[in-house]
Amino acid sequence: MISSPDMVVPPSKPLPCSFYSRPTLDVARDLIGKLLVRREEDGSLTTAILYEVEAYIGEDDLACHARAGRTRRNDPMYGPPGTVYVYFTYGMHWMLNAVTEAAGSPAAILVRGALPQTGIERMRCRRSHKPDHLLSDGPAKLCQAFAINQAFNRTSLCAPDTALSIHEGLRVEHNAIHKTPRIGLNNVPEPWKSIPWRFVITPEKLSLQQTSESQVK
DNA sequence: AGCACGATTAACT
DNA sequence: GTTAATCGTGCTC
Repeated sequence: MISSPDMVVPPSKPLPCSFYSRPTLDVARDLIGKLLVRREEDGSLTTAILYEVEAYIGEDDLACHARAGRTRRNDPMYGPPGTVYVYFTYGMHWMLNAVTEAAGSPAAILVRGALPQTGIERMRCRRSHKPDHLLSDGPAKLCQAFAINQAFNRTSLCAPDTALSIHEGLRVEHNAIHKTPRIGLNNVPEPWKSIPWRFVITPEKLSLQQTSESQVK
């Protein structure tokens, strides 16, 4: 059982835009353990701790949506760091990305997994009352649990009073974060198919660290 | 205008 | 392990 949800709930500020205006692989690694925060329409919060992300970097990366240059769909990736890029895929799923690097330099980080903290009952409702460990353990599941869709595309993660943001969360040792190839790149040529741009830590490990840490400001 | 496929998921055998 | 669901996007004709 995870400790009290209130433990990692903000009175904190969103991470600043400067957090995202760095090399994408550094940002991806540093996102592990951070807190994803959705402010609901009623002012309450839905939050979860990130434990799995993937980097997609530039027009040369043949797995990246920017591989064919700038289009209507991938345009948010060319926007300023901290921009939200949400896209629709497989005819039914939304994917959440955080745009990195300077404006004009297309790169983003796909959020693939997070550990529910606050608003868990709301997440259960949105996820058909699945077991808690299945609420946000995939990129589309996470978007469903947070009710993230097209409406969030092009919003900013670092604007004041933004509805979607990322905050400080848990301290995670770099050597506890595993690097692997990205998931689901079936028709992508090498070296992009195998390049280890997925960053992940087991949720269980996060829980242990969480219970051993004191309050997060 | 038509087509193949996708940064997935859930429900199967 | 396999496969259907489902539709926007980008490419070809």
